[in-house]
Amino acid sequence: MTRVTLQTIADAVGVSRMTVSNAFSRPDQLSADLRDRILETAERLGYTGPDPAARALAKGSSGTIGLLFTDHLEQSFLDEIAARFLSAISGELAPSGRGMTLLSSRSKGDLVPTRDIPMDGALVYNCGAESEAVDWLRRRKLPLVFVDQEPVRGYPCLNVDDRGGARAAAEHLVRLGHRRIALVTRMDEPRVASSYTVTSRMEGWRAVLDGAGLEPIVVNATASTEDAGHDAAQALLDLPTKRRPTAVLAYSDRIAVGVMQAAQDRELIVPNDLSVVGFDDAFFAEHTRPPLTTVRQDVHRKGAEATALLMEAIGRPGPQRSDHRLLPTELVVRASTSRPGRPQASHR
Amino acid sequence: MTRVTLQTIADAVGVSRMTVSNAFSRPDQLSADLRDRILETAERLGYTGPDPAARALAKGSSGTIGLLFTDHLEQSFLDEIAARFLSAISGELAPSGRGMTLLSSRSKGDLVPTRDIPMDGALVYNCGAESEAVDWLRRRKLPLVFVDQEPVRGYPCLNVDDRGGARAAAEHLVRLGHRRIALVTRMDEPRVASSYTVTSRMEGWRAVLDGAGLEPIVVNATASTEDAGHDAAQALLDLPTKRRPTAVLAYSDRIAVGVMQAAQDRELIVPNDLSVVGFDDAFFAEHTRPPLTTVRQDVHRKGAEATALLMEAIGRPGPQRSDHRLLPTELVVRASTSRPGRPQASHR
DNA sequence: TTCCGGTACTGTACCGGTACAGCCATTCGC
DNA sequence: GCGAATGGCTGTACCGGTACAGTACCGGAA
Repeated sequence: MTRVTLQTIADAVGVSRMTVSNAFSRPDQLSADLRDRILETAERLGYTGPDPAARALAKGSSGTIGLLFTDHLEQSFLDEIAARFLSAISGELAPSGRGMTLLSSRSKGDLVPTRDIPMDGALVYNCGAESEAVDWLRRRKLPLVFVDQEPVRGYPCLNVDDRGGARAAAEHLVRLGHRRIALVTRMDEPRVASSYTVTSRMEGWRAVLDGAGLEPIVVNATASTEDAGHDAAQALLDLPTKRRPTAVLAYSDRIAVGVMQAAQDRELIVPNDLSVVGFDDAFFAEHTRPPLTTVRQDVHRKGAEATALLMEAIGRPGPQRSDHRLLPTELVVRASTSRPGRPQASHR
Repeated sequence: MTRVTLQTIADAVGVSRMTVSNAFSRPDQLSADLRDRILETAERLGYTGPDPAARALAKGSSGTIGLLFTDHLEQSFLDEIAARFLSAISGELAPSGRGMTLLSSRSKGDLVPTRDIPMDGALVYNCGAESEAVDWLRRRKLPLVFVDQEPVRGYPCLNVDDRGGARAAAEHLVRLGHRRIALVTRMDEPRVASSYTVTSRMEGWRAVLDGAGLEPIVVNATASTEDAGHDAAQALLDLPTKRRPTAVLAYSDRIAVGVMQAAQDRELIVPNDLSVVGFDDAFFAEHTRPPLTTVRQDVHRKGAEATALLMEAIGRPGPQRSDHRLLPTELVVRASTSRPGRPQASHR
């Protein structure tokens, strides 16, 4: 039993293959009567409709967009911010019926996702611009949109104003009167070049602190997790009281939570003994104890706009238009920051 | 400027198109010397390698697997259990270099993902077996694996022993001496048929309670969230003390947390005034106050095994082998359950 | 010398569709 | 009543690869 194709149906109905194709893909090209007969025959013969792979080749479009996340993709699902980004993309994409194909950048076999998987374009999120995976995408001349990473000439790029948000966070602390401020940044390994996001936030913080003539204490968290934040905080809390920072700017909310816990483990009161600022405004940030002061980014909008940019790039022929967009951030002041020093009453 | 294809390279080097194809896909079929020349020429002419779409058609394989989640896909990313499942899949898939294409079941346009997107097989998670989307996949005769839903004859299916876990949870409460037990189930809308998971858990609970001659109070949460759990608990907590349940079996950990909060809002002590059992053993379950007694499922294993089953089905020709696997669940007793009634000392 | 096996490459026939130009018969405008 | 527009269907030429069955040549064993 050979496979059922357009031709099978065409023969059965006694029309040309092209007419059957039209019955499925361009109903207006034939009479309703004939179309019904064709569809009915197709149904009877167990034909599912045009083969997607063949159609992709002939039309030059596969109906999917690729998503490249450098960070072990595996982890992205477990990271609230990445997950919200994915969620927004899927929401934006759903109406169009396109699929989203997640690409892993490290492939052990001979299949290289970014080179070998059919797609109409791709979103590159938080990857090194020079990674091999990205390079394949570029060489394929696919429409691309870069998100949360070093902008790439010739492509639409979408960034969050991490720098501005970090500045606002730092200014908030300085204005409260803090002088010994610590920065908890985030690097997997000391040697590796930091991600654009990490660098941007760092730059924002430093710009303000430098301006105020303050030299921050910098420590590193090896991951964006509570545990890593907790660990990183030890070095700060071990300092003699006089040199111990009175405030901490953390790369992420999860790290910030870890820092708060570390302080609380030592019977320190947040914010009086230690003010803590996070980043991202994760869902849990308003439910921590105390509720976390943080920098909000609109992750949903980031996903939706990135997707829209990509869809537009896919729709438009010719060279990509390379506009760089910057989404705003906003400082959200909650209860994890205050002026330094214990007030009269202390209530945990 | 026309596109660079295999033929372009073939002409430039002066060999047949087939030889160029082999240079890329089957290095052992030609001399190393010629291969180098071909690759070099390809590089020079800006040829990226075989076109994925064309290759997919010719080889009958696109290098991706589909993932169908009925629940608004958009939400799945934000649900820890679904996200962990996705994470496990991506981890299992990464070495092979395959992509995972997320399909949304509701498509407004003329593109129907499950019908029109190329893929080599699909994982169907928590969908109604009779949904239209699933139907397309079946008609395409794709290798499929069904996870966390009503097993489908003729396909490999993977389920978690929700029923057994629910039984264990209920037994735990009965053994502690609870007699007035409430069930918090989960349905979006009253009319809609419940998901298989919802039904299974419910059946497990009831089996035990029926056996013990207990008639549970049943309430519904409209989502698997803290807020929905909080809301659902009101009906229970509004009951006069003598009829108020002393224990609650919740569909999920998030719902359980909402229930605990509702109780605590009323100055009730968990577990003494109200014992609460969740389901899934989400990461946060051990950090709630009090730490949550729950039923653990191995989400990572679920994802890994489902993926392995699918890969195997894709590799094997012929009819699918339809084995149904059941992954174990395990009751994890923490501090949110105790015998009913206040003990001597009460410490929140 | 003949035969055999292996290596290196080629030619043809697909894979299963879609685009587009063309053909024929109506129908419409004037 | 005639040219032009329209509707409905067909034929051919791709889309860009891969599979498989050759062919040609070469070295070594019988």
